[in-house]
Amino acid sequence: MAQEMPGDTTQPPAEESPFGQTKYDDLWGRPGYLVRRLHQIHMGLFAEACDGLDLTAVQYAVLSVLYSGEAFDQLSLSKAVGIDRTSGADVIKRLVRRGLATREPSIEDRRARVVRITEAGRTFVRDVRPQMEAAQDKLVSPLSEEEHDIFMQLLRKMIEANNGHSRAPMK
Amino acid sequence: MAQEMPGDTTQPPAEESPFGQTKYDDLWGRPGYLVRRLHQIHMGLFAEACDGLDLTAVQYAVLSVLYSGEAFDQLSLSKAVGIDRTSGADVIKRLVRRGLATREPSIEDRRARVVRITEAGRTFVRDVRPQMEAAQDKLVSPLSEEEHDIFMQLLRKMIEANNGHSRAPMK
DNA sequence: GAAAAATAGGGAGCGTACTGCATAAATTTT
DNA sequence: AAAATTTATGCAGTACGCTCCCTATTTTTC
Repeated sequence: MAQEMPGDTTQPPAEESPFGQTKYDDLWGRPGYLVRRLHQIHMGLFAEACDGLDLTAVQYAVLSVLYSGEAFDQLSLSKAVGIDRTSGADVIKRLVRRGLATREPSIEDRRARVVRITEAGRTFVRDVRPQMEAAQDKLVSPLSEEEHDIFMQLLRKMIEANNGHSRAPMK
Repeated sequence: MAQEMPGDTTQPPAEESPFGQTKYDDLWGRPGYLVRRLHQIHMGLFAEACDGLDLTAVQYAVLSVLYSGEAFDQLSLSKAVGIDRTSGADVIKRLVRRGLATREPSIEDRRARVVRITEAGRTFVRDVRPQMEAAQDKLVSPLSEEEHDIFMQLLRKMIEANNGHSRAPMK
């Protein structure tokens, strides 16, 4: 539970830095590092909110995409959620195991497996939605409404511009 | 790509959202979701920049903390980098295996293992630093300098406020 | 000083995110 | 129509982030 604050002995004084310059010397000055930390925090918040439900944010995202009832092959589903195809297959496997989704061979394309949400899955999504929202709310709770909007805007700007550099680009 | 399955008439087209409201309906409206995507993108950018070096952002973060030469026990080191103790032990194990760090039993506390960077590790940090910076730069390249500052400020605000939630709490 | 609590670490195991290689089925080219 | 290419998936393996359970040491408390 113990957490570290910025200046917390983690970083050496300036002269110890690899090049003696200022940019990105401190972990807390590295955007990628802070994004990783915030991602971990969100996962923690989500797990906390869904205490005992044994559900992850990614699993909920997959179920969210499936919620409409539309059928997806595994690759399209993974892309829609923005995860790697192999990760997606794993997530789907777990959802199927819990009876929240089905995965059956496609009739039109014999390579593909068709994934659909079950009624139990739809019910589950509805039941858990408040917890998902609580985790989101808590994550951004330190921000004003205006800051929240700016934050989302900046996130989207970075994601859209760099979309191709992730193994799992969206759409 | 998403297949239109013929017998797919089980779900009503309109009002597919669990509660029919607007907040967080779309994946792109969920901050936690976007943060996960951006995290993935940064990992991809980092791997791209460090092509062939077989180095991850987390490994570089650990080496960054060790760079000053200060000795850390595994738990302190993990906390300084903001990762779980078991994850930290794994990362350290890999760094030791590559000769970038050492891990020896502590003399003062026989429970602890003392981790230090090696000279090879320090050299490696210096050599790879430009690639790390390139990944950071590319991640935030869509932002103006002002937006960059705002983004970092908002990230830090959220992280500091939610600091205790990065791991599931002990019950 | 002995018992109780806290701390550092190991090991097993799960979930996500990826790389590589392989295979089968579909599509495109020739 | 045959060959080449693309596509959808699977499996094995790596990395990280976590949980739970366990042992071995401090450190605290009585």
